Amino acid sequence: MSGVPTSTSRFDKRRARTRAALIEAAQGLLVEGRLGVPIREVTERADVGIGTFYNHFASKDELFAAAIESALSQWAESLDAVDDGTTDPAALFARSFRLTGRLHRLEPQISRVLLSQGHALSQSPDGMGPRARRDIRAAQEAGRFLDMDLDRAMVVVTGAMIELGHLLHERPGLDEAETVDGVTSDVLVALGLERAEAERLCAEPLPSIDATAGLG
Amino acid sequence: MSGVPTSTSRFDKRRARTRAALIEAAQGLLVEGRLGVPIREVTERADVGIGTFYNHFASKDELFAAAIESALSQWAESLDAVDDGTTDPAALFARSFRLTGRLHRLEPQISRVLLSQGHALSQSPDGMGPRARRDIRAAQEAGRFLDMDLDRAMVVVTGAMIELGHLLHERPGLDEAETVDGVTSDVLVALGLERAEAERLCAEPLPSIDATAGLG
DNA sequence: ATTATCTATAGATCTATAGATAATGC
DNA sequence: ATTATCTATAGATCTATAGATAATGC
Repeated sequence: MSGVPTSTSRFDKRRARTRAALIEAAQGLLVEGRLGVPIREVTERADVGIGTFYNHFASKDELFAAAIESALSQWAESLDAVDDGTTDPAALFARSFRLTGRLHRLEPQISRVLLSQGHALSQSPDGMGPRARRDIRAAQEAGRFLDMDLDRAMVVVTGAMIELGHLLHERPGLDEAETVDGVTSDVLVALGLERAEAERLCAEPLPSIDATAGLG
Repeated sequence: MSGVPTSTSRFDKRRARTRAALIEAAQGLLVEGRLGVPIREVTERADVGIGTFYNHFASKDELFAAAIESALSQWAESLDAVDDGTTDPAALFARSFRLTGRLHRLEPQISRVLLSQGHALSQSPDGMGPRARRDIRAAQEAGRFLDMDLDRAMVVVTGAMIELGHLLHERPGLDEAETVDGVTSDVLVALGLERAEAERLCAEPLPSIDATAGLG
């Protein structure tokens, strides 16, 4: 009677907790670039016995792959919290880029894991790539962006997003809003908007993202 | 009497050859992302005995560091072959970016090593970073580029260069000149040039770079 | 009774060196 | 005679598992 019986048993929850601890440890090691550590070090960091590792993963490679996978889907989850009824596709793209840029400091570990993979962030079907492509194409068709090759457009868009992340991590003193919005407006101009129009879009109010709901 | 005695003895040359073979093997492994391989595999790839490894490097980490270092300085060497008397700093920047972009396919192994380090390409004092900063600042002072924060400018510049490299490697069918020059003009526009002016600069003739002189 | 985790360790692998061999210098 | 390289391997480390213990389910 006390609610629906939790479909995940306590066993499942314990298992999930352990798995999450291993993945989090792996993410930390990815961020530090220490992929060569023995499995024992991963398990110590996760505070589980070494034998437990093999209950969850068959090898170190498999764990690291899961750690990246997990970062990607957490990132995508945060992004999904951001779909409202904007109709101008240029404005929609601008808003997504500005919000994505703000995720670097909001979710530093996830951001750093993805940045450590460099390019992977944009390549995955779960990353920002597909969304951005869709919005850019729409803006081009609406005559808002210059009608250039999509791959070429993505070079500037994803390159800027990745380097923006590095910059925000390297210079904690830097003003986040100013930096993200400045870079966004540079990207919009590269895509074909007039500078004044780009800056107008980047000055619009943003919905807040406390979208850590559902994460770790 | 047959010329100046070569200051590098045959010993030195043999040593250098072996070291170069080890570094090249390491670069190949970096490109493949296989940093975890045993030293034995590196030496087999370089076709030297395993004991020889320790004549040159104290550890795998030291070798990989040298491999990256080497890629960086080969890259810088290629870039240095490109200094003529252009006076317009915007034109100078445009030309450097276009030439640097063409290096990805001209020196694919070096390019891939640096891309595998992601961000390192731009951060090193030998990379394209310092040059680009100098040229951009000059163009800003000459009123050719928008007077924006240098770090912000570099986000778009280095981000685009890195993603451009990935794109050129991933899509061998893509037309190199068209892609590089297109991205360059997007970057110039982001930095503050008018689109027409940017395209004009990117249509100017380029000196060829057979600058592999001194490499490999 | 079942499932997850832990501890302990056999066997596999890897590192780093010692001692032998090959190449160059004088 | 000197220097670089090679082959062989002792000792250190790591992986992956077996068997014991702890937590949950019924």
